[in-house]
Amino acid sequence: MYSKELLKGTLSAIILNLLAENGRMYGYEISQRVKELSDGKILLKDGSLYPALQTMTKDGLLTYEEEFIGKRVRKYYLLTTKGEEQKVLYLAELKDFLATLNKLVFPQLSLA
Amino acid sequence: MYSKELLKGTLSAIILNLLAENGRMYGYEISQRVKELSDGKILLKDGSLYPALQTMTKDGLLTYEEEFIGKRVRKYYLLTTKGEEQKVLYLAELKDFLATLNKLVFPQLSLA
DNA sequence: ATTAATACATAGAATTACGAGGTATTGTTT
DNA sequence: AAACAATACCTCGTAATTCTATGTATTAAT
Repeated sequence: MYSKELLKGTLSAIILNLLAENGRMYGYEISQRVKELSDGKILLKDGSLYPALQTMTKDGLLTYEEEFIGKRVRKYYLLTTKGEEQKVLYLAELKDFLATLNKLVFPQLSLA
Repeated sequence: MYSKELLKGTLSAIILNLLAENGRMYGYEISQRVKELSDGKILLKDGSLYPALQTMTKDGLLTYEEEFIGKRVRKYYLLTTKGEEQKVLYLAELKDFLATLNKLVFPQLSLA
């Protein structure tokens, strides 16, 4: 598990990207998928994920559809048009930032 | 300039790495070097840099030597032994994190 | 002489993930 | 049947960290 500060500014990008690739997902599914894809190195906590989903929904980046699984209500989140646009911007910025950081801190690794 | 949250958790690593490569540097020099190496994309603000240098000094990662340039006092910072050890740890963690993030968000780019 | 650049510093604001706590259902094990 | 683990959602206050704004002072350039 990484120092939590490292994750700052990347959580939204991760969520936007996952939803863009998978169509729609519910909170718990997102956290499990991140855990799986990161080999257990990024563990999104409830206290981070659900507030983030709500904030992004409030900002118009996401919507959700409620479905009943047995007696349980499950919220499937999906990107809005605005969310798709933001995703492109966020990922571009993140990509550029990672490249810059690589250059700054690991110059010997930079592969063109 | 990136969304400021992205930098979180990376500032110490950047400072440790610069000092490791350049021996000793003073605050303003560090900010200029980061600006230069990042093509103006990462602009460390006074309000970020000086407190960070002080905190790292308090934590025993850095020491400094004061020199008089004319009437001005200039503080040259350098790594302590502990700072060098931390640098190795930080950079390893950062490198791993960047690799994980790349895999998560830019799977199509992952090169091995 | 005025301005820009150099060089340091601090206090409070803003952001954002986390910890701790809570509720409830479903599946598994003893 | 009971107990536990896993699933699934939520909220509130805290912690950590960078930034904004502000300040001081010297030196170089026009």
